[in-house]
Amino acid sequence: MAKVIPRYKAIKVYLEEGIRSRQFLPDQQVPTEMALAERFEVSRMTANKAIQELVADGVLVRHQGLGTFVAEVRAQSSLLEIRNIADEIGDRHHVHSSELHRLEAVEVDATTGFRLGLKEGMPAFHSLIVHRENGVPIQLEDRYVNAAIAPDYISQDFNRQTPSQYLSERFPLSEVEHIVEAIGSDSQIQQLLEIDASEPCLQVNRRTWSQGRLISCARLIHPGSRYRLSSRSGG
Amino acid sequence: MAKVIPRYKAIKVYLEEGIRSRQFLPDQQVPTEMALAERFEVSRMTANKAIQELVADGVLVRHQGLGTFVAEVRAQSSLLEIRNIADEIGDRHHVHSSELHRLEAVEVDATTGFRLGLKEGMPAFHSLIVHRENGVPIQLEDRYVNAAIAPDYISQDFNRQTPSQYLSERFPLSEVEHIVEAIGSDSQIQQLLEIDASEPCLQVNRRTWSQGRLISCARLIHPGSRYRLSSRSGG
DNA sequence: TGTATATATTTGTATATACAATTGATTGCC
DNA sequence: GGCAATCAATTGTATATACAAATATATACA
Repeated sequence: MAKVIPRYKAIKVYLEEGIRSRQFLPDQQVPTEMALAERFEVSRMTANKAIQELVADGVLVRHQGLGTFVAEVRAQSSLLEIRNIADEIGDRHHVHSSELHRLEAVEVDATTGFRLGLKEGMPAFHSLIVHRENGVPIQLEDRYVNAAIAPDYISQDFNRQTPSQYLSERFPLSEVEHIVEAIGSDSQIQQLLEIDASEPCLQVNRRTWSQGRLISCARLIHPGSRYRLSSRSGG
Repeated sequence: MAKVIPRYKAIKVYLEEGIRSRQFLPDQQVPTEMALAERFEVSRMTANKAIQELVADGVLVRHQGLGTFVAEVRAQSSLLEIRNIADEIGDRHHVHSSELHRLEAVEVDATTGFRLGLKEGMPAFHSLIVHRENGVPIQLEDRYVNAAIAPDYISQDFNRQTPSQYLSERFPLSEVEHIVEAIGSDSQIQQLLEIDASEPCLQVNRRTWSQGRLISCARLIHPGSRYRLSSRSGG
């Protein structure tokens, strides 16, 4: 049952192993396409394919006329994925529920307007929703939406579908900004999330764009004791 | 000076535009390699190259025998990069400084041992460093290192080089785990970071592996008012 | 009816080739 | 020495071709 692996993959493995084992060091040149082609007895295009895939992965960098080099190490960095809360809870096979506390048309103040890319006094929609995981409050979603772009937002039933789901269906996501910080809480947050004043909160500020237009900005506030962002990214 | 763009790139743009403008919807099939080759009057391999790059970017998915399809939208998710603090400060053209408060050999307790993958009582090194940006405390680095793997750790001069830099040079990073949460602070944290008791903190738990071995685990604690994680990922 | 079998379509892999573009090194000239 | 032209090495782009592998559909058969 030994499956034959494609020849270009053998070359990929060779290069990856060489990098992993520090035989090829960062910024150092790896064998040229021709050298690999000869060593593995393949055509230059096959060696090219192996290299191109590693370039796409950010493992190698190439300079025309110079050669192919091991990409610099990205120090000790990794990527944290921030996800939709309902999907996240669903993936844990837990029960997601939500309460709509507010859904209203407003005129934005200077601060919110700035965040939404609107002038003060322009119309927006505001929603305030508490998301629960197995009945426990886990996220307070405080969202503003550009009313000119999403006029139907105010007439949605957000007990059926989360704002996040509604927006991503209608406005294909082209760009997202996230800012994560630790904050304290005011009495409204404490009441809605059922926490006491001493509990720090994790706040994710999320702004979403679709086709170049700023659609929405949301403050997603989580009780520090009940929510963490985690990631494990292997190499 | 109008630069000629490669033909395969024209095909990429065509497909990307079609997806952006919702002419090609998620899960829907896009033209086959042959169809694209005929429409753009190029060889099949050139169309293939355009498609392969979009597959590498996660924009398209392919199934042999079936066709090429627009990848599902990745809901409202994005990736946050967590970086080395010294590099981060350097990139902002600010001044990084650090104070070593502790560097000692210890026998791990049950909790730390569990996190480091060691049995209780086994040897580890412990370091405690405050990192400052332009003189202001911005990170408390509380790190444990597997002594069996990095026996030289204890004899390093961490005023010259951060533990992060030392470790990443000697142990090429193969895997990183991050857990981000909001926490309160105890009196030691308050004193070292020069904050008061009411200030919430952002804690990043980082564990690093090299060639399958767990090298180190660190608690990186930041004052909530002085530090945030941010990302803006375009599509 | 249900089950093999063949067939058409499409992507996957691989080759051999050609010429362009970029870069660094060398050479020749003043 | 300084400068321009040339050259060699290497990657970038593109073609035409071939056969393999996977999939869905159509066909033949029991």
